[in-house]
Amino acid sequence: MNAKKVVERQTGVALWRQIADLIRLSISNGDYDQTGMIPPEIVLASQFGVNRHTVRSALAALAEEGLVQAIQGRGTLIQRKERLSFPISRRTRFAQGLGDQARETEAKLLSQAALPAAVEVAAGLGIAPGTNCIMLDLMRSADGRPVSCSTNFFPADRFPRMAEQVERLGSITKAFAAEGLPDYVRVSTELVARHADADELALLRLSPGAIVIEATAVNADPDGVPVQFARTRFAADRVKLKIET
Amino acid sequence: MNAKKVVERQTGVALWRQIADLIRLSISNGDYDQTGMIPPEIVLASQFGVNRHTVRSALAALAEEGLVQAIQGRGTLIQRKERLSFPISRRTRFAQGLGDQARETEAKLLSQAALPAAVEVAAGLGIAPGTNCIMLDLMRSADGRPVSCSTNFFPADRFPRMAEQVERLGSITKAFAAEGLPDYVRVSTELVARHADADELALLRLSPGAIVIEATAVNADPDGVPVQFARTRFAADRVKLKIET
DNA sequence: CCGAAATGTCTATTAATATAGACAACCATA
DNA sequence: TATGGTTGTCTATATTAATAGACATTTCGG
Repeated sequence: MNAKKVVERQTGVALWRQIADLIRLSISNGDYDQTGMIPPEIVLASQFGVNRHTVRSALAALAEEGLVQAIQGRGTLIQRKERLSFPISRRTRFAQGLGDQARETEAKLLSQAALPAAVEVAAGLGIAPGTNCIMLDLMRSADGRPVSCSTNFFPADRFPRMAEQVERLGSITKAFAAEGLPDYVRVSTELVARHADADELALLRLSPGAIVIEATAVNADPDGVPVQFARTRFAADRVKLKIET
Repeated sequence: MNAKKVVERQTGVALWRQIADLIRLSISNGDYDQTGMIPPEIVLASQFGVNRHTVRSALAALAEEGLVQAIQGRGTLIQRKERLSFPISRRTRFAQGLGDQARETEAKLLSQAALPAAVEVAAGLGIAPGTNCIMLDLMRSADGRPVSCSTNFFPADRFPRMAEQVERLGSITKAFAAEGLPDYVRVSTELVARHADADELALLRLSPGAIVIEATAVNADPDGVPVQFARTRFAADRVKLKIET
């Protein structure tokens, strides 16, 4: 549970700098959203396996950035979350813009599961929380190069065979078609940019400090009924998002 | 001219680490290609505004990576360079294949000619030997560094204006598009590696004994009709070819 | 109001980083 | 072979990074 975050010594990068970077990542990752606060210094010191003063140096750097604010007796509050803002117009044709790329890419099914919808997913799909969903983890590659990894949710009652279809056809578009849905449209898209976490670094073969663009999107059938809730992380230095106004 | 490289202090990143990173960048950028050596330690120390010992720490780190090798009395030799990864697939295109590896790619038209097809060219293009062809000699660079030179043949009756288009657009893909062929695919690729000849040494700015990878390829339009026969010589120490089947 | 929990501040010590200078060892070449 | 230029090694010193411990200060809840 208290997975020890890893910091390396004698790499030419000070421990407090590594720790500051990791905490910044956790903040923008939403790890501390429940409390809105950074864990106590003594806890962080234990997690990272360093002295409390080293953690304090890291927190001082983040406070200097304006990211956090320490209050004596209470704790260290998160002031703002670091997000690179991506301008996007009202009439975004995001689905087509990425659809072209998606058709050229190969989608590899990493894992699948059937589980009840979490609140956010349920809201996106317009169903009651707890309703059964199919979850698919995909990785997309273009010319053998990882471009994105994504987590996708589909209503289980309508698309029970989604996993098999995606695995067989290597494409969500084709899987939808095989399931009797030849066309669908993007109804909402949210973009954020942040640093890649450890899993994404490994999956997308990125170097530490790399940026991913996270797209949270809902697709719906022609009648406007949501059919897919997707969260896709693109290797930011590998894709070019064309915003059409 | 001796633009001082900038290193910052008290950032939590040791000076020797910053300097090592900058030198690695210069190596892969080709800044030292003329000599194949790193500048003397005393010169680097002056450029970065640090002590010679600090530079030595940086070079020691790069030697540990196997990137350079110091020889007492002579200097510090560059052992290998990070290579551009070049995917070879059905949809191989020079600039797109390099993707974000290079900020800027350039195709320069060296020479052009109209001549009857030799036997090998005719076989590749599926035409009778002696049929008129357009021949273009190109050199391609990424971020100002020569990457490959190529000899390209096109059927003269179908693409009479190929030379002008390539010269104007700086890209074969774009030239094809301008000539009414928006898409094409790679139908065959053969690779050999050999020593560079005198012309290639000069053209690609290689040192004697350098190796080139020669790719002989045929591209065809969507109907399978050959449109291009190309023989490309890559500077072997600058590229990594990814074969995707 | 008291005490637990959290941050703030101080001193002291050790290790890593950076600077400075001197000189040895080695290589290429005139 | 003599010389200039380069890397290798050594000593010494100062600064920064990291650890360790003690205690003060503040906040919050019982």
